[in-house]
Amino acid sequence: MTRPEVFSVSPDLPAGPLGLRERRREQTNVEISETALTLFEYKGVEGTTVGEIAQAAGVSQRTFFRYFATKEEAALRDHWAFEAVLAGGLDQLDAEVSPRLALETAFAAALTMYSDSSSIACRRLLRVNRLIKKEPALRAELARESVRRTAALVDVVSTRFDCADLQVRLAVDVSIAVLRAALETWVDQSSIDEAASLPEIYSLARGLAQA
Amino acid sequence: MTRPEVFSVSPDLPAGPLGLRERRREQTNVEISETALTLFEYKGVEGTTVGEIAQAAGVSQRTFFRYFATKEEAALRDHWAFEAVLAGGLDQLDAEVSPRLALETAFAAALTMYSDSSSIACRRLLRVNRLIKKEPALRAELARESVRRTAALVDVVSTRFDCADLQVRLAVDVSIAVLRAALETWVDQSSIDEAASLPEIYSLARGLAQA
DNA sequence: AACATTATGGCACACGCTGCCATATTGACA
DNA sequence: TGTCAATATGGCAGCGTGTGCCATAATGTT
Repeated sequence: MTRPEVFSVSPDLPAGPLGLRERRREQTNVEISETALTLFEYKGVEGTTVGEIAQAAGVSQRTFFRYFATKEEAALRDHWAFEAVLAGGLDQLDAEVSPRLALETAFAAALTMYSDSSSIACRRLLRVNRLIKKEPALRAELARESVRRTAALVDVVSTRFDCADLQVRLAVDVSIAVLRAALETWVDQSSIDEAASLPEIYSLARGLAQA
Repeated sequence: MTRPEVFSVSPDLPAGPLGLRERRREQTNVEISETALTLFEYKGVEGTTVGEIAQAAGVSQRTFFRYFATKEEAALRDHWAFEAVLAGGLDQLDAEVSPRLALETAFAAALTMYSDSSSIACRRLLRVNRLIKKEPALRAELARESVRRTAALVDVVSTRFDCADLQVRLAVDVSIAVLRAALETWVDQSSIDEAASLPEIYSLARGLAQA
């Protein structure tokens, strides 16, 4: 296990937002995730065992499960980051417009983080979503958590807008559907060397969904 | 031996649409499914082992897995029936209107099969979806198959409508989202003794989704 | 340097799921 | 009706996932 000592400047002070321990833990998390993603791309999710991932990442199988509850989750790391970015812009929902418009506007704003198609974030998101597209196991794992995520979204929107429960649910579900359609199209239209613009596709999708 | 084929073509066979064997097989399928559903309602999915379901249904564990690939699938039987009903009306999609309108109209037409809230079909659908709501494992299993289902829908719509790929995807994803929001609201609004009207809620949802 | 906290690894175990084989049941046909 | 082939079932061994428990090593604090 190689350790890039980028930030090993102040060993005596926990001045940073994260201690040495937590940084190291985060690093291990990334390494396992990267290893899992690569193996999944190469041999498929079903064809890859946790033991293989653990060994390739240089940890024991027992340790693997201390970082990720399932092998699928190990691959979804960057997708969760993506969803976290989207959820981050939810504090400033515009209460003057319809819930759906407010949600879509917030999503569009958050998506600017992914304007640069050649950025690391974009490339990783692309890899993960390519896998998600062809791996039912990953979709299943995604759906398992989506309950909580969607429920949280419904809660947030409910407290900010005075609408019927059905309308809130519709706004959330439809907004997510539009986003997912855009994401899938983005994956399809992106080749290895050239990625399309996710914000643009999303904008296009919003327009088409209106009609 | 063979997987439960819904449309089993039995060429030059006895008068009955199904042979004795297949009828018995179907019966066993129903019994296991009912047993699983009941146990899941009582002890939760995680808290129920396949061995328990099998024993309660009067078959061996090995036989259970000849009927259902996973224990979750055993509970989803009636939900698949519901989706089959929805898919049944897809042959007559109105090509004169937008894909989404055509899909929603077809769904609305198919939903008339579930107008009678006290029917067996409705009660079973209600039980299953109540479970789906609180069981991430069932949502995950649902999502695992939804890939295939959605892809098939996209295919059907694509061949009938001359639209951009993105628009087809949007029509499918949004239509399903509206349907699911209606389904969830239906579950929430239905008590044990009194069930709301699913077609009405869906109609309401379509209206709200327009705005 | 001594201590408390935390990370790691190994082991055993329950459970989900599959392949293989042996047996029993069923349907078809002479 | 009796025989034979097809199919359904059950038991068993085995692999993989995931968890609890405990011993040990690494780390941060005083």
